[in-house]
Amino acid sequence: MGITQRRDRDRQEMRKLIVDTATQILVEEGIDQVSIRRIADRIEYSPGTIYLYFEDKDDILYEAHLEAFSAFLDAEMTVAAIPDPLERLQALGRVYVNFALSNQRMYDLMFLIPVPRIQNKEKYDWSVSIRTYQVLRTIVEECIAQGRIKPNHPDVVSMQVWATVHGLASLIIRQRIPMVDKELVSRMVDPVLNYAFDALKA
Amino acid sequence: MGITQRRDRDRQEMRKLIVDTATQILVEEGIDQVSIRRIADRIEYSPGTIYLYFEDKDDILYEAHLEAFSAFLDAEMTVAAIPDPLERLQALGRVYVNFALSNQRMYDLMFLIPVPRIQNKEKYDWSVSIRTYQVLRTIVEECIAQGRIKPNHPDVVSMQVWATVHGLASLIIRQRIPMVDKELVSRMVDPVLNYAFDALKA
Amino acid sequence: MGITQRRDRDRQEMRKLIVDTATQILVEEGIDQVSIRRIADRIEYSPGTIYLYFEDKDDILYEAHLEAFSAFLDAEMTVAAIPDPLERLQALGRVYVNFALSNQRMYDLMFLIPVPRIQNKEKYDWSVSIRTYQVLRTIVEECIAQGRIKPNHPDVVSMQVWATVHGLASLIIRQRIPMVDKELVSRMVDPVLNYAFDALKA
Amino acid sequence: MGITQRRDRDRQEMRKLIVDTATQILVEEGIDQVSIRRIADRIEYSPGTIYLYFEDKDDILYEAHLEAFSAFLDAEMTVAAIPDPLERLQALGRVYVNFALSNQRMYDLMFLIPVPRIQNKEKYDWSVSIRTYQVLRTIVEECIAQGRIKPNHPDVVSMQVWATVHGLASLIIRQRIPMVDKELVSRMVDPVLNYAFDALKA
DNA sequence: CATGAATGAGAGTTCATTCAT
DNA sequence: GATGAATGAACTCTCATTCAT
Repeated sequence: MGITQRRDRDRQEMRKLIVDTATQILVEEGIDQVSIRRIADRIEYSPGTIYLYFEDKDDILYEAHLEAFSAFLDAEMTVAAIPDPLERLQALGRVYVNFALSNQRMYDLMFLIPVPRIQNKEKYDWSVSIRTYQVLRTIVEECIAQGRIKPNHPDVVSMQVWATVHGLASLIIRQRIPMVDKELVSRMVDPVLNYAFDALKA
Repeated sequence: MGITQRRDRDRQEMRKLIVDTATQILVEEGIDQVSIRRIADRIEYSPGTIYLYFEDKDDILYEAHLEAFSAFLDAEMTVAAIPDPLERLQALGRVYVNFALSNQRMYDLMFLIPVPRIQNKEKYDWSVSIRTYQVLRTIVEECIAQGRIKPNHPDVVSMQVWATVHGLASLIIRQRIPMVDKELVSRMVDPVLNYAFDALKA
Repeated sequence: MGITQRRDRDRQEMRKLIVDTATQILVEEGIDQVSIRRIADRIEYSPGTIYLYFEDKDDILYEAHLEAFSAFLDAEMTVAAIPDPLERLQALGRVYVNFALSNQRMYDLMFLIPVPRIQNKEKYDWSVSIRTYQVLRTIVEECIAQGRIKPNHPDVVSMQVWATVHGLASLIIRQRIPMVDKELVSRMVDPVLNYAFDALKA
Repeated sequence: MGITQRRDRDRQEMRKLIVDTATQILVEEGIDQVSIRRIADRIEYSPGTIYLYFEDKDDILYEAHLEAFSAFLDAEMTVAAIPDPLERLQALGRVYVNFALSNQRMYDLMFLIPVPRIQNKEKYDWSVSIRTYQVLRTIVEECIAQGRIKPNHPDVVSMQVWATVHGLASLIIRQRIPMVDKELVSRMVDPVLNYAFDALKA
């Protein structure tokens, strides 16, 4: 391995350390608590050092949000083995909501706050996001192909499914459902998903 | 009109001025730009004056968020005249998404950021929120009663509908849909809503 | 009673209300919490009204501090009945320390913070302060006259006694005694006083 | 000298500069005038810089109060050479009062205001305070051992002495002695101390 | 590569006091 | 006599970012 390569590897490791630390703080204390200084403190480097690896704070959050998507992709994969596409679709829905509710601050970063770095269109990389979406879309296509759900353009169906699960999860996370009893809310999740998926059946 | 009444009215007007200004800044520049000082600057009062009318910043945002709900309630009412409950339900869905997309930063305040003042449970008033939800729920009940949609507990159905429209709107507002072409995204709204509501039909 | 007199009486009542309220806040929450606004809030008048009765905040604290002295004078009087002057002197010392420790925030106002209004020499009235001191001095004189304590100029002796009790009380109130165990400190009070008074005996 | 050491030294110098400046303002204008901004202004740094060296304002005052104790300890040491313990004790008393009256605002910080940082018990360091007290206590012990003063528990005697000198000094500093003539007050100091120490003699 | 000192701008909040009504 | 709206000047503290070393 040449010098350049080692440098590259070291650089990547440091970037990862920074991003992971940011994610850690995020998960433990919420996104408001993520600051350059706190990251620097935790990894025992100086704030200035951070800027040798990232252009700005937004960049770090961007990377963290990519990582989160990656973890989410793993979660999505757990349904791959289910043979029946409709069952797989339903399972994906449950996995989605479950991931969101179990990792609320991560989901916050992924879907609830304004996308980091979205302004710089030339720098924003949609590919992870697309891949995530493709998992859903592929299953939907299969369902349609096998006539298991009401037919339509696969993007339309995928969007509908996605909207439902994201909507459900985000209303819960952001505490917008006007039901005093918190437990009642969480007991609604399954029935709502069931109803939603039943409705899709051909 | 007595002195007390005039004072009361003046006070209410000032409160409204503050809240409206906060909303204005919010709409024009996003919620991050709303600060006590900027509000004070705009209305040409000193920062201290704000505190004569509101306990703290959170209180202002809370009020602004109530106002937004009120405007939203008005929007909801526009469907009241539609005789057929299923058509009314679909119309409500469209009104919902339309309101969200036309007033994105307002919707941000209403549904996407953490609720202002939610920590102070004793001070948070769910009533407006509940009323908004009731509009939906009532229509849903009627649809079920007339056998127009697949039957289930009205809260389950309402949540499903709400989740769908909120999910759709919020994914768009937060620019999470991985389709480069923005126009394409907005052209998806109607098909997705149509598909979603068709699926509900009994 | 003529109009002028009633006005005067009303005025005095209002002044008393203000001062008493200030004292109340002081005793309950410490001197830092005494603010014009909080006084006004408690008595349900507007801040402006306070200024009809007092020139400024300092004036209120000044009055409150006079009142405190008056209460203290009452406490001093409880020893008047003791026939033996030396015993009376010792009793006065105990009453002093006891008053200070039982009314710490009041004592704060009376002796630990800079005197309110002391800058305006022409307005500061020493008379209450002098009267308080005279109680001590008179007893001291009697002790000297009867040859019960080591003789000296009565002001010298009085100052020595006063310094001791004030010093003891204020070191305790301000938590300057470097003994970890708080209880130990309070158990020192009596022995120290005993030792001090024993030393004075002729 | 290595880099780390120089950095450490620089850091200490800056801390000292801040503390000294705080003390300066304190001495010149009183403790109320000490604010982060004023310190920053004087040393021509931005307010934020202060926070690179101290956690908060309380920390600065705490440090300043330690420094004051240190200076006071030096003053105490000037009596060490006096061979006779009783004379040494009397000299210490005079040094104490003299220090207090010559450095009134410093003494304010050391003994008259609420102790900085006392709430954070785990962070408050009593050691300087204890050392100061030990100087007194050691002399007292010697006096007792040699039968020069009336015997008692050394802490009781030390507290009595301390209370007397602190009481005297603080009544003068806080202008509580109701004698119009200021000079008269200062002419009382020596007689009172003499009387107090004479009384202690065995 | 890394430092860490420093900045400048800004945040929310509190206060004693004034004054037109 | 009383109001209470308003001020202006403070306050402590936090942050992302820069840059000479």
